[in-house]
Amino acid sequence: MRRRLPPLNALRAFEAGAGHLNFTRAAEELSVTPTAISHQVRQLEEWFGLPLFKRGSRRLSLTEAGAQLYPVVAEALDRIAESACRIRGQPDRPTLTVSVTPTFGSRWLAARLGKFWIEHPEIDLRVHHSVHLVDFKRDDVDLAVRWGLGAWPGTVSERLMDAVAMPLCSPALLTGPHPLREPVDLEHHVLLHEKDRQEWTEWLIAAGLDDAPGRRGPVIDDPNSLVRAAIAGHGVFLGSVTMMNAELDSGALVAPFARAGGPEPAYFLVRPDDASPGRAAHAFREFILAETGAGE
DNA sequence: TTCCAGCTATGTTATCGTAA
DNA sequence: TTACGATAACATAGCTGGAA
Repeated sequence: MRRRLPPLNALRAFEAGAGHLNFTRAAEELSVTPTAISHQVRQLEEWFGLPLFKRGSRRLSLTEAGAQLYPVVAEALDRIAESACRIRGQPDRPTLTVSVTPTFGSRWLAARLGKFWIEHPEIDLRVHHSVHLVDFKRDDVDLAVRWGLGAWPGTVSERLMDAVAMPLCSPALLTGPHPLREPVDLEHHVLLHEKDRQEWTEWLIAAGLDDAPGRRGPVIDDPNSLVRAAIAGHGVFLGSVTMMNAELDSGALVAPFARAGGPEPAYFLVRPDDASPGRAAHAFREFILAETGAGE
């Protein structure tokens, strides 16, 4: 039976436009001008006899029909691309770059990545460690996991898990000449800092203490080294109970103080608010929401 | 089978309107 | 002022069909 298909070039332009929700960036992706995208999309809308995009001022969004069409077209084009690469003998796996905080990456994600690889062997996953905010336009990053309150402009944040930072240390520091009983006792102990993190400053101020320069301790890049230093009794670090539950359960680490009040930070899955996630990003989102229980 | 004129699809630049 | 999409006019490559 002869297929009644919409113009395929127009579908390609629509898919790029819907993916970016921006004709200019869609045009960059396809190496044409925005006008060409506009022409193609208009042609497709005429073929369907209804609009696929809502044209707002400086902002595009999909109509119901467009939202219905997009995942189908995106998957079809992905499958064509994969098949074409296989036929040409050039397996082209979709690449997904995820930026995570070092603690989240080493303490939580690393132990679960194997499951993702088994479920999605077709995805070439790259994990970068950073605590800095991601510029999705500039950095080559599809998704990020960040610690904080989740209010980052230009992004969509989905809460993954609570991660209130508390002072954690070896139980050995609860005894000795300067036992850790109250926050003020911290002045007799070394504060271990994670690179590029300011949590100690915020925590000390919230606890009504000075963040005196003399209180600053060593800055350690690797979160695992930081934890080992604390377990060895070399100082106190700020860590989330969620990330350290194994050490807390085993008694290697203890939380000497009750949690202070104030905002409750968490880990968030972050993506740009001006683009729909691709198939690989969608798969990772489903995976991480399921693993953290955030999707339930 | 090849050549060629006309048609069509697809793209460009220039320009305009709109709103942040 | 800037960013973005729409429109008009035009250019070009490829397709189609008829003639040799």
